[in-house]
This record gives sequence, C-alpha cells and structure tokens, in this order.
Amino acid sequence: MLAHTTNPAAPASRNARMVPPVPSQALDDALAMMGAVMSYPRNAEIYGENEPAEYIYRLVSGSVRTSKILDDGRRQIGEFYMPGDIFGLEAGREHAFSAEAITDVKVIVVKRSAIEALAARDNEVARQLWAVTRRELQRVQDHILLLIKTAQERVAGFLLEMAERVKASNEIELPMSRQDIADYLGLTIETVSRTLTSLESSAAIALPSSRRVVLRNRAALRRLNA
Amino acid sequence: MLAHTTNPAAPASRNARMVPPVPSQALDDALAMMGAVMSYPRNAEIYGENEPAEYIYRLVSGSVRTSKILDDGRRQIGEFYMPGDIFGLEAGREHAFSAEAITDVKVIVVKRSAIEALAARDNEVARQLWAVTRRELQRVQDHILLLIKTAQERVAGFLLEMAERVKASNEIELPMSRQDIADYLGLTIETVSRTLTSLESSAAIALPSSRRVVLRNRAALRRLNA
DNA sequence: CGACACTTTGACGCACTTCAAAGGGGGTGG
DNA sequence: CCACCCCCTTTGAAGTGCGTCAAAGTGTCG
Repeated sequence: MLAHTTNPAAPASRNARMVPPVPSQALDDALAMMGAVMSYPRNAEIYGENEPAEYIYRLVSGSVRTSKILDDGRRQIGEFYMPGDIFGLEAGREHAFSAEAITDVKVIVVKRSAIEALAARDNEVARQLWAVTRRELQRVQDHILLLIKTAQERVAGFLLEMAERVKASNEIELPMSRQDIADYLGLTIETVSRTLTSLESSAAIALPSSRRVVLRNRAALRRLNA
Repeated sequence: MLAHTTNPAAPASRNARMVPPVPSQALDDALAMMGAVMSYPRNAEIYGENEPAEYIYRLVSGSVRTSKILDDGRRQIGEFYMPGDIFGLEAGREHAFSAEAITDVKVIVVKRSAIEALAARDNEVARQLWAVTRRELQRVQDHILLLIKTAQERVAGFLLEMAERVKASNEIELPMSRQDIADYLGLTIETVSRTLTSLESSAAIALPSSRRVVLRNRAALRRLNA
C-alpha cells in the first residue's frame, strides 16, 4: 500500500519546526483490520470530556476539533484533526477534551484495550503508538508558541499551519468557523476577522470567500509568525 | 459534582485535572542501572534547542526549565521539572526546547538508543516510556489552558500547580525567578510581580520572601483559576 | 424570497505592556 | 563586621492591542 504519508511536493515549511506525519503503516493496518467505520454528522460529539477513553480514532474523511469548556463558559480548542490523523489518544483513562465533528466525518474506531493488547505483542505497533503521542506533544507545544504571540502572529501562524497540513497549493479551504479559529488561538471572533481583513489589505492573503484563503505572500506571513 | 474525591490525603486539588506521577518502577530501575549521574551548576545548559536528542534525563535533585527563544528574543518556558521527573523525551530526533538548570542539579543520564533498545525487548519499559510521554502531553495541555486566562488566573493556577508538585504543605519555595514565571505564563515580569502583590493584599497568599509563597486561601486561588 | 447563522465593521474601554525608577537582599572585599 | 555593589523585585505612570458591545453585511437553505 502506498501510504498517504510521504509528499515530495511539500512546500517550504514554516519556521516552526515541521511536524511530519508519522509513518505508521503497521498501526494503520492494525486499525483498519480491527476497527469499525463510523460516521458522524456536522457538529456531532464523538466523545465527551471526562468520558472514559475507551476508543481511539483514525480520521478517514472530514475534520474534527477537540475542545474543553471552562467553568465560566470560555472554550478552548485543543487541536484540529485532518484525514489520516489519529486522535483520542491524548488522554489518561479519561478524555481530557471532547471531540466534535466540524464537518460530516468518517472515522475508524478501535477499542483501546484491543490496540493496547496488540501493542503488548507487537513492538512495532507499540513504537508507533508512542510516536503518534510524541507527534501530538509536538503539536501542542507549537500551539503554546502561538498563544504567546500577537493577534497577527497567531493568525498568520495558524494559516501557515493549516496550509501545511491540508497540502493544497496556496488556496486552502478552512473547514472550521471563525469561532473555532478564535477559540483555538485564544482570541475573539472579532479580532480574528479584523486580523484576516488586515492581512488581506496588506496583500499577504486573499479571501475569495470567508472559508477560503489564498496565501499570496508566505514570506510575509512567516515574518509575522516571528 | 463530587469530582476529584479520590485521594483523602491529598489537598483538595485544583479544578484542572490532576497529573499524578506515573508509577514507573521498571523504567526508573532501568535508568538507575544504565545511567550515569551528572551534575550541572545553576544556569548551566543541559542540552540546547536543535541539538540531537541523544539522551534522556531523570532529575535527581534541583529544578530544571525547558525553554525556547523566539526570533525576536522573546522566551517561552516549556515546562519546569522537579526531582523524579523525566525530561528530554519531548522531542523528535532533535530537541525542540533547550533545558537549563534553575538550581544546581543532579540528573541521571541515559543514552536514548539504549533505553529504546531496552524498550524493544521489555514491554513494561516501553509502556512506561509511553506513559511518561502522555503525562507530558497532559501537562502541556494544562499549560495551554493557563495561557488563555487573565493574569490573576494564570498566576493563581501556577501557584496551585507548584504547590501540588512540590507537595510541601502550604508554604512553597519557588526555585525559579520572576522572569522564569513570567516566561512560563506568557506575561511580563512586572505583571507577575504586581499580581502576586495583589494576591497578597487580598489575603489569598503571603510572601515572606520573594521566593517563598504561603497559600493562605486555596479556595480563593481556585476560584480565580476559573 | 425570507429567515437564520455566520462574518464583518465600528466605537469605546480596559488589562496588560512598556518605560522608568526606586527598593531590597545577599555575597564579597575591605 | 560593616559597607558597597549587583541583581532581582517591586512600584509608578502612561500607552496600546485586544476585548466588549452594538449593528450592519453576506451567504445559504428552506
């Protein structure tokens, strides 16, 4: 099987270190073997915060967000997941975040106990599970670096990250709403909107529609991404 | 909610979920067996950003910070490590952060290749390495939750986290400087200082000296920690 | 075509930063 | 043992980037 993993045409990466897809053939095969395909409509909850983490998921199509609601109602997005990504692994015995379908999604679901039993027998699977967790850790660390920056830097960084992950030339289709972006970046929806508008004015990007973004000047975005 | 009631001896925990120490006897034993003890004086670099990640470390005594300098000179602290913690595992093939001794420290150092070879043979060690990485991930996720809050909430959350980790009744000795705290919380040193002063005025804490903090009213701190 | 959800734009306020200077406190040398 | 110095911390005053509140677009699906 030619895995979806490698991409020779990858664009020059952002200055934050790359988080390359983990080549995880053995794991992917195991998940495909053992797992059931499930579908969730847009906005459905895949699992909830504090639920026992009984399953792990491999996203087949669509996009997923993980989030956490704070006591005062503020919401933080943990991560966005794209096809091929594995999620639901981030927790201890309980999910620390909830996961929701941003678009209609298909996922492969596997019982955690089953995959862990396999890992106990198959060191390659164990190694890849660990690698997936380390990649997740890197993503979260990159996320922290975004959160200490200015609004312009956060939005520019977000766009570069998305462009890299969806690997679509220069025009990217954002599956998530402005509110999702705002809650990912620790900003308000108004600030995200204003910042995008201002990036458009400075010709760094174009916005053919609110969910479509054309990166016109990556160098400028990378400069903002300080 | 009757949450987090599990440990009667533990002080009531913060509302962010606990990140309990991972019981890792097999791993600790292996590290003790295979490792060399090294000492670093205060402020010494243990490893640098972008260096190959050849070793992993178990902190024996003292405190360590990991940090990353951004292009414009801003510094972000990744995590603080206390005795018993394992660090240096957070990266891919290269360290994403540098690690520095906050105080004089002693660490046990083990070649990564050696511990990975052991993990390939000993599933218990492999499992525990994965568990350490997952705990690290949880910490970083909690860190993100701090970064989206107000200054008061960040500082209160930081104090509660430190109190929990050093497990010293109500008076804690902070090994790190105000600058370290500021760079951990994404604030300026002035804001950290002002916030501590204001928490003292409101009788939530006392500051016998700049590095010593007495938690006088955890409930108030937890309330701020929204 | 009309209703509803999402996005954009505007005006204003405030929390935190920035710039500046005044305290400590602890270690060293006289 | 005291005095001086250096570094860290605290306090003050003023500026500003982002949040808040409010209202006007814009697209989409019945």
